[in-house]
Amino acid sequence: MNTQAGDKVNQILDAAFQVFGTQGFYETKMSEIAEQAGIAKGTIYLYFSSKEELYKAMTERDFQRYLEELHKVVSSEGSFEELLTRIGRHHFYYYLERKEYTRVFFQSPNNDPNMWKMLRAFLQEYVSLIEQLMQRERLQAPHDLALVFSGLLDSFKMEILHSPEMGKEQVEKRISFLVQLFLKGCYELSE
Amino acid sequence: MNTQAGDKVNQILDAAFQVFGTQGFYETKMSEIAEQAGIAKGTIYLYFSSKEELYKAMTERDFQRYLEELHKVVSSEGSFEELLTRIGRHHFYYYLERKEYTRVFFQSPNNDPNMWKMLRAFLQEYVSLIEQLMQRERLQAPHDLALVFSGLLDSFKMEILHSPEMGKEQVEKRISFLVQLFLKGCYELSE
Amino acid sequence: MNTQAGDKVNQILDAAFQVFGTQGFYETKMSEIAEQAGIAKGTIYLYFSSKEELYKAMTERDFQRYLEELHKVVSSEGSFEELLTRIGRHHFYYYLERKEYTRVFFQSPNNDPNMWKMLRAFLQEYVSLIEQLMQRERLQAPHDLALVFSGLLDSFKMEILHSPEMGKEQVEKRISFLVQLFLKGCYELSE
Amino acid sequence: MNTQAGDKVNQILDAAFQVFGTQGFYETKMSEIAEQAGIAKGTIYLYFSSKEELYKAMTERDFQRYLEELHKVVSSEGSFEELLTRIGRHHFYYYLERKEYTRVFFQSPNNDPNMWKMLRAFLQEYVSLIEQLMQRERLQAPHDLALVFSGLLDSFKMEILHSPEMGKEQVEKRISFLVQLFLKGCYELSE
DNA sequence: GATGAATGAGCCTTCATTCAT
DNA sequence: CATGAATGAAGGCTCATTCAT
Repeated sequence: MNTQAGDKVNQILDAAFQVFGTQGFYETKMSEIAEQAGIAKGTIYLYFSSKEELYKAMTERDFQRYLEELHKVVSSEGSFEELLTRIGRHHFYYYLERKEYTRVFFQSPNNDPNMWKMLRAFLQEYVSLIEQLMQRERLQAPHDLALVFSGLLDSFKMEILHSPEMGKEQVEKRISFLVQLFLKGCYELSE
Repeated sequence: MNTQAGDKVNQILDAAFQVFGTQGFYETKMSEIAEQAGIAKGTIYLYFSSKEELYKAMTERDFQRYLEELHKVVSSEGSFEELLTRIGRHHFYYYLERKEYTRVFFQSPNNDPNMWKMLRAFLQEYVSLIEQLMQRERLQAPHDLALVFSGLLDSFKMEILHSPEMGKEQVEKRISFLVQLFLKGCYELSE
Repeated sequence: MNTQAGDKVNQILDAAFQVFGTQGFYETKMSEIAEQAGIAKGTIYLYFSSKEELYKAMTERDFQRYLEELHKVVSSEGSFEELLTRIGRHHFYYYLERKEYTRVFFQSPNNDPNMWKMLRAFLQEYVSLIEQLMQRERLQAPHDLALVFSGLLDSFKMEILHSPEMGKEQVEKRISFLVQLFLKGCYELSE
Repeated sequence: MNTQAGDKVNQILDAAFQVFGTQGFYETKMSEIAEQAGIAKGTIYLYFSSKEELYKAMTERDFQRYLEELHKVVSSEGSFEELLTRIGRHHFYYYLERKEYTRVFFQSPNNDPNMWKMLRAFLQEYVSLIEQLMQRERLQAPHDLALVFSGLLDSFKMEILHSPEMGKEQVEKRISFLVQLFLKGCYELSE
């Protein structure tokens, strides 16, 4: 793929991210994406064979970026607690950037098996990265802990639904809270 | 609403639960629900003004039941650990019963504000119930802990996606794991 | 199929015959057929699953009628020459009634195998009917003669293309001419 | 038109013949023709103003070649019977070479009047050539006989639809059969 | 109240044609 | 001359909703 074609592809994916992200798969019209991308409807089909395919590609790119950043975080220097905090920060800002998108995180086309395959692959890699961290800390049941920690992080989703506006300070407090809980359990928390 | 009308309403809601639950909002046709309910398409509109309305009513009833059961659990006798375990069990089996539904948990009609209002109300009440439990245990930051605990429970969703088949034994182990982590943090776990 | 449904089906088939007949399969829009039938676009799909299906059904009904009439003709009393004449008349008026339709006689959807199967079945039955006549006359190679005679009749198609307007008298002359040729060959014709 | 341009034109017409011939006018995409011709889509439009125009040009060239060969046949030495046989052979092999094309012989764009004008002109010339032959034999009603003979030849189309595979021997038998019938009528045939 | 035939707005996708390079 | 990326009009089909019976 040469530069121009790549540019167009990304231009479309950016538009798709915007529109799918705010409206969800089903409420999005291809014409809206085209308009957002500043191109004609038909042009999308030069690069993506269908609406489903476009959605999948868009999500895939997004997940890929998420994983790349997560990878950097996990590989960075720091204590266990610091790393957990960074992961939390990463996760939170990911949701925050996608505010509306968050709502429809799981609102993908139901019946596209490719979509599900891709989603599974993402989750696997995602959990695996966090698992590595647990292993380095020589914790027991690192896989389970990875799952649980990602569950904890996902509680952000609920919080964003509750109170969409959060200051930087508050965010840091939430993250610290989660990490402390994860490390010491509920009794040893001092807010 | 007389008894008969109530019956019909529930009959429709049952069908809606089945079909919406397995196919998601957008992939479900009103005719499928009618067929599942054993009535004619038009009849649905005697009781619900639109597809969105029906979805909302169906979800509302489902959430109501969830809350009722959760209420019983929270009000039941037992140690803090036991109660947390029961809540976990309740949550897990809720997801399990809805297996496919899990997939589309958030796949509600995007643009219906009533839907979002209702969802917010549910979450509020849901968290509030767990918060009470935390308060009774005289924990600090009970609201935050409630949020976090519900986040932990939601990690089941991810596990069901990973490995759809889980025996009773495994389930109990998972729940115990979550509760222990919540109580003592990651270092004091022994699997 | 009750009376009403049958009526609607025929109403649609009539409209389809008109529009497909004059415009051909590809140039016809479903909306035109709906308009011609005085119903809504969607209604057609209650009775026919697709444009191809409708075309096939329309053609099938038309062929069926053709065969029924041909059957009557072949079964009627009269000398061999008289019967051939009647068949010719039948064939000619069939084309004439379909003037425009004639143009597109073979303009069916190319890639629908059902369509081709149906067409083959029609041709087989059609030739078979004429073959019976040849057998009754104890002619040699009745099947081949049937094929050839139908080829002769089809030369009407070409004539209609040449001179679309033909009086009754002229028609009778053409038919007589064809039959005489078939009976005696080209040398014994006296126009 | 210089040699190179002529080459390109013929290159496109050859491709058009292939693709239109097997798929029919409506099912053919300009891009397929371009691909078959080994050129870019846009290039076609340097030589032909539209799909219809290209189809017409392709058909015209094809018909022209048909007429040229037919002319040679009609002008060749031989008895009347021999000439009829050669015409039959020519006609049959024309169809056979176009096997699939046969299917769509009349599947030209419906609403292009130029197309119809051209087709009429072809038929006229075609019949006229055969008519000359009839005149040379001093037959009565040479024009009508020409029409009828061409109708007879067209019965090949039906036979190819019935049994697509025909050996050389069978072909000769069919042709002989047709010619004999034309010469002597149905009673004097011996197969 | 119940029905289900009828409606028609709406959207994905195709593909002939154009035009900047 | 040649290219092929871009265009956008057009149409088949779906399905939530209505309403005469």
